[in-house]
Amino acid sequence: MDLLFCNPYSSSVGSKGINLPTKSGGSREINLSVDIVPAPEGFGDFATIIPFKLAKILHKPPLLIAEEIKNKIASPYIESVAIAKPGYLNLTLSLQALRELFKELEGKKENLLSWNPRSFSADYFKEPKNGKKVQVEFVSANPTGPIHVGNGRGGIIGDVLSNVLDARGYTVEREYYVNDAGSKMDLFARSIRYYYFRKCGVQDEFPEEGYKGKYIEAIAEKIFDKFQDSLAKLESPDVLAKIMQLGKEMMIENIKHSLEVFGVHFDSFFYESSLYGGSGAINKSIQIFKNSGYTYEAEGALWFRSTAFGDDKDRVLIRSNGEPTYALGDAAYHINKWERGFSKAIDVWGADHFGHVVPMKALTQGAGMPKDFLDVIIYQVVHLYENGNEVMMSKHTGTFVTLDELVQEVGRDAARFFFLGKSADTHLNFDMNLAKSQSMDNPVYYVQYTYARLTNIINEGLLRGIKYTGIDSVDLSLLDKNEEKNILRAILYVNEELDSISKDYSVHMLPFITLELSQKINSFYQKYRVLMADEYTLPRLALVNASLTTLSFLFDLMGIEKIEKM
RNA sequence: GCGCCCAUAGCUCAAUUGGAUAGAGCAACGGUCUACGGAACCGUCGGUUGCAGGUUCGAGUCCUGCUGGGCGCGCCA
Repeated sequence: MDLLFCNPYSSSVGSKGINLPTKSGGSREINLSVDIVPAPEGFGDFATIIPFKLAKILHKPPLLIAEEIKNKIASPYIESVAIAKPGYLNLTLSLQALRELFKELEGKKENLLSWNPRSFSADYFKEPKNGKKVQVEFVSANPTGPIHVGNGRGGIIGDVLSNVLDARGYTVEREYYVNDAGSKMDLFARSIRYYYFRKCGVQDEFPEEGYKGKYIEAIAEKIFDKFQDSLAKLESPDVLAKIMQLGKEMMIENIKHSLEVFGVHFDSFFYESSLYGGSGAINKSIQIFKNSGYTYEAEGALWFRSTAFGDDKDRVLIRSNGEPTYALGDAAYHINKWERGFSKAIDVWGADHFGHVVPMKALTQGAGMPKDFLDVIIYQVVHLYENGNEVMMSKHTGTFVTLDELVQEVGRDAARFFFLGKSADTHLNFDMNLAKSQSMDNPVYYVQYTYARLTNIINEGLLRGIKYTGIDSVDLSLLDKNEEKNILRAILYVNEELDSISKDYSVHMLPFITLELSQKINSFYQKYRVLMADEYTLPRLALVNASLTTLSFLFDLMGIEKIEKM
């Protein structure tokens, strides 16, 4: 049992099998998660509700179990254990525990010899590579137009989740699936062709449901500038193919640029079109599904029996006209992911793709992948408001706000922080006026300001020639103020939060814990001085370094800029 | 019609997956600087967690039924 608390910092404390005495006198192994949460003010550093969980299994009152556990806890890292009604266990960490925290944050000793105070290492928050390959696929907007704010939300979720998984030891690949095949691309090309032909003086019919945005005209003009009317002379199918190719290239270039400006990076772009033709991926998938026994032919089409996996209807793989469906293409794509050796694929989709989740999960299972191979994060719609009215967004009507426009108006950091701070499954109301106002109320300025303050202490300390030679020579018992302990608790809690994010993908918690840490730092800052050249100087410098390292790490995860002078 | 998501302080959002007195920011009101950055800090005000039942030591969280908003329900992507 004492093993349980032997390293309160290690994320592995999250769940362990433990031996419990039973009424009959024997013992049995029970595996349950040990939730360690920050205790409320005045209840120690951490709390656990494990007595309640055990009470159900052992049929004994929680208070009694808490007592038994308390007597068995013997760890140099635990200063004291208190029991609170009706059965909480409240743990207070020892100075030795704090010392080890600082030691881990200091990292390599030689870093400190030259007294570069920012040599504290964020490695404390990172886990060694666990050998698992995970793929996160996000944005994946059709290259039929610039990406809009909704894509931006998906972008930030995928980007930051990838960062967190990477820090937790996974090998992460960030991928953009380019839907450059199918009827939408055709529609896109015909919309451009209409404007191109018009430039050439050729009468064409605007396609029904075609794309009407100004960017379509702009693409047509660029094509005209480059080729004059030479394309109008080609045979019709060739013209369309050429226009589609040119339009696609321009659009992808545009999208890549927007994402770069937004600070969202990808390791690879996977083209849907590569599944067709030479690669044979489509044919191979058809064979896999046929061999699986989950297909049948009806009404001239090939069907997949997705109802066998909880879908409410079966899905067509090959249309009666012989063309593969989008679902088949996406299935082939996920088979490709599986073959690339990922242990998990995480897809980040907008709510408009919600209907595709169950069929897609069915398809992966039908193709022989484990049920938990694919996780889909659905994020809800982003609504933009300007002057109290909702800004309607539609690629087809061309009335939409692009991500570029938003970033230009409110800044990259603010846009990222705003998108990130709300859980994926609730709607996001984005007030353009508020965001545009560059108001100082914006929480992103608050956390950046906190960061700047801390670096200023370090710099000032350097100017004053204050020497810090490592935690071993520091009396940590002097960090006894509530404000200081609150900071330490917030730092310690980061790892627990990262674990929970890597399990349930709740990236929206990052801005919250960053804000919380910042508030605690500012409370401390306001009340106590660091550079007074007294016995508190070194312990507090250690605390400042630890705080700065933690903030810096969180900023990196969220892709927020670290500013030393604002 | 069916399926899923959402509803929490005046506003924007949390609540560590069933745990302690439901918390932050903004707004409002009142305080705090001879100091390492006042873009700060401290305090006050603010709640029948949409409504009605149920489950248990314990419910914002789970189950049932409502109300309101959103998304989805193609041989579109």
